[in-house]
Amino acid sequence: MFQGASQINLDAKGRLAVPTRVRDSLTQGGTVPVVLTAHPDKCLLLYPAPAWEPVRAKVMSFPSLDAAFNPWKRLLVGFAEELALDGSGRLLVSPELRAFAGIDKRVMFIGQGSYYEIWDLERWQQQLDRLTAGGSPVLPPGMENFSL
Amino acid sequence: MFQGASQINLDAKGRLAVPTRVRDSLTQGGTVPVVLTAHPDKCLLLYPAPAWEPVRAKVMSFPSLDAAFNPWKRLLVGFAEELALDGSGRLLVSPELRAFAGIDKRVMFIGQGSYYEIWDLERWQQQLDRLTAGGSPVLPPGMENFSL
DNA sequence: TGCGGAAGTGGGAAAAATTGGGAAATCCTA
DNA sequence: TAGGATTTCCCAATTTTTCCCACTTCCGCA
Repeated sequence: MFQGASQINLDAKGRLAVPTRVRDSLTQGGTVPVVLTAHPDKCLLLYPAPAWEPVRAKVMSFPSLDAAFNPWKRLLVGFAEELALDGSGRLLVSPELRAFAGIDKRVMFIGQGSYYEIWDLERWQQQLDRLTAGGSPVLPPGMENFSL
Repeated sequence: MFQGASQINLDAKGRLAVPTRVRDSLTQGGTVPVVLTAHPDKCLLLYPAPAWEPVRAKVMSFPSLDAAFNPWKRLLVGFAEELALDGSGRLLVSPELRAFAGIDKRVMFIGQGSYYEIWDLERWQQQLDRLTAGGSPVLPPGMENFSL
């Protein structure tokens, strides 16, 4: 169960130094590869490879001649790449994924249960502002009765 | 199982340098030819030849007196060409397929499970914007309860 | 407060991959 | 049949990628 936020940096070669605590929780000691893919909100998703499999299988099972599903497949499967961390625990993020998420240097790492989200820092703050600005945020249907 | 996105270029002779990782996954070490054909979304599809066969057979089995099938047949079978990669792992894309997909120079390679999609870069980004623009993307029926 | 260890950061060298060009072979036309 | 043009194949240089090593910084502990 992943949670917590960390602000980290990409180096000049596009390498992302995954914080040690996150690293251990993701790879179970370096034995498991990870999968990085794209999310419609313009952030990246990071899964342990075994946890990604069922998601991919589900996406691939959508009927491929139904045009409404294709964009989702193209996003989720089309951007997915299986990666291994280098000797220093860094993740080499491809130029395509960096461009998609608008990531250049400063990045936010957000635990989200079964995966981590990776945001460009600026975009992350904008997204936060949208929720925290305005007196009371709009609750989506089904959340009206939710209490903290 | 193909996945991942790569941005590559056509050279002046219309040759497409297939990225090494993609190449290996497609041709299993250069022994297998590939099939390139057209998709209604104005992109190209790239199959390992053995994987294309059952698809072609299925398309050809559509009743030819049903007018609704004919456009599909014309597109999928009519544009299909079996190709081999040259010594440097490049694919010579015919002028017809290039014209169909609006490909001139910059191209996106998208893994989609059993095949790759090849997009003109601009068209790819437009298609992507349609999903990522606007606050929340519309979920097609059957996908409402999908969670990542 | 100093020491030891671990983690993060940067750089460099070797290997691999992409790109471009050129020569040979083939096809088409006159 | 000869010339020209096009295609195909192959080679080589540059660029990119990958892997590894070393330095610095931060933190914990004594």
